[in-house]
Amino acid sequence: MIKADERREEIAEYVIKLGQVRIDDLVEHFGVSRMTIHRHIDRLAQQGVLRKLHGAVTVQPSGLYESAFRYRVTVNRAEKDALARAALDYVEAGHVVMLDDSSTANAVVPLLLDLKPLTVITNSVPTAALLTNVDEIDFICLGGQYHATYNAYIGIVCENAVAQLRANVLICSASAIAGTTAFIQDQNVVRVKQAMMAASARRILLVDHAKFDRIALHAFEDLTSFDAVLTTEGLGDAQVQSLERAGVRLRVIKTTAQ
Amino acid sequence: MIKADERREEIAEYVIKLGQVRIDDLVEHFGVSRMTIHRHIDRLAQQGVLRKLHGAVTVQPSGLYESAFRYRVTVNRAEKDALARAALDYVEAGHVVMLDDSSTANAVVPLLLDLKPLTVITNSVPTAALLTNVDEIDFICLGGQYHATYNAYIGIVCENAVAQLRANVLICSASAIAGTTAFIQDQNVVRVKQAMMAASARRILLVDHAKFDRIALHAFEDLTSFDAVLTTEGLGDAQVQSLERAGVRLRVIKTTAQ
DNA sequence: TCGATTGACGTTAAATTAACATAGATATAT
DNA sequence: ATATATCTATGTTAATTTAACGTCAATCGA
Repeated sequence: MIKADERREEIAEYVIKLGQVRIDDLVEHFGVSRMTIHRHIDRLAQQGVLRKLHGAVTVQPSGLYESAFRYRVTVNRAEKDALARAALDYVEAGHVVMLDDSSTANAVVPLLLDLKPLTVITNSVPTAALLTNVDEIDFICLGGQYHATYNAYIGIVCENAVAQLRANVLICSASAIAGTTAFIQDQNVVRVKQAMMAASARRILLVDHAKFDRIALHAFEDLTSFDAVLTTEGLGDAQVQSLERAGVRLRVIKTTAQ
Repeated sequence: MIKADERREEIAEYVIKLGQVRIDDLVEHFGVSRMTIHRHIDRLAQQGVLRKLHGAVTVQPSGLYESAFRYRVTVNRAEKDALARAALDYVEAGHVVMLDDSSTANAVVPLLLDLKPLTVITNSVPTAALLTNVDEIDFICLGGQYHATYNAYIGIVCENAVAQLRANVLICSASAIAGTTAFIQDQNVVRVKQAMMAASARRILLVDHAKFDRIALHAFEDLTSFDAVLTTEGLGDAQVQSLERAGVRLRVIKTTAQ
């Protein structure tokens, strides 16, 4: 059986090559059921690679190459939890902790309860919701323009708010890693994260291994700017050594350890 | 023929009342075609009122209309509705509206739906929760230190965020009124509200009549600073005349039963 | 007043989805 | 090592949803 990921790659390339394809053509071309084609293109559409049209699919209107590279894999929960647990090594009771709008950073919040008292700063709405009823955690929300896509507050109001504050440690994530550069989809989010970097004494980046060797639209930071880059198992030895030679403080976290 | 808007209202109330309804039930209940029901609920779903489920619709969890409905069945409904509705006289489509952390200002939110598109700015957590699911309302949250007492963000971060923005109209409330002065309990809240005053072209104060002739710890503003002070019936004629002589633009809103 | 435009609605065929069932792969326990 | 459980991809089918088109009435502008 052909691996599903490969099938999705093939479908993506096929659609990107032709620009627009009818779903029946995909069914015939790949010799699988219509339902399976739907499931594949649904996922590709959710990843922003393709767009469904009712009977057909097209590439996203923002250019062929970009759409091809916007391919993102979904991260699983166990990996995120392992990363979050490892991130606690950089937090101490009494610290000021800054969290970005990533689901990875959000996973850290429940674990922070063991380190109270703390001050926590975030621009993430779900993270804020977790913090509004906790004793002994001083919570500062970063305001700004609400974006439903990220469920977070961003924009210049947010950047300026960050600039007024100083944190002991920043825990954040990125959309993609290529070489020694971390990437993010949205330039306004990049600005907020860069402001967070500038406002934090230590910076911890959490990225699962599937995000390596991919790019997003906007460069965010060089990996050497982080005091630690935590990732999950899955990188080749050569790549790990290459990153370490480049000065990246990389830590590979075992998912099974719990 | 029943007007389409009224039909949508009826559908919304029907679904809100029952929590979840099958589409076939709606078809039977309203005696129109399935396609028409779809078109109605599609629009309601786009407005963030309902959620489609494949064969059924539910109310949006924590949605705006749900609260609007709950709002209607409260005891003080008529009074509060009258105040909030009167406040709408100062808002136009396209305006930037600033709302403080008062429950009175929160009550205005459901009514703002008729004036979309709008930009709304607030530091109130419950108000923010109402605004995160609404299309065509550009929502800016004022961040700051979270205070459980007020369920809002305040402090210097909030004040500075306000100072970066400009609104067409501020709708706010106060804890108490004595003479021609509005009072608030907490000095940090006073600072935020004063910043809001400075950032808004027009200022509307909503205070029900029971707040008159009382004081709180900190003076907030003189009533003459507001472009309108809206209150409910209950002040003596002498008091109304005295306030007007002092230059207060007072409007006593009649609570019309409906 | 007339024609054009708009919005609401119905009908129908086609497309999509949810739900269930199956098989292979992978992990886990005994 | 074997059996059991879990997960993922897939197919099948029925129900649901959508797009497209046509009709009708209300509104608008010349």
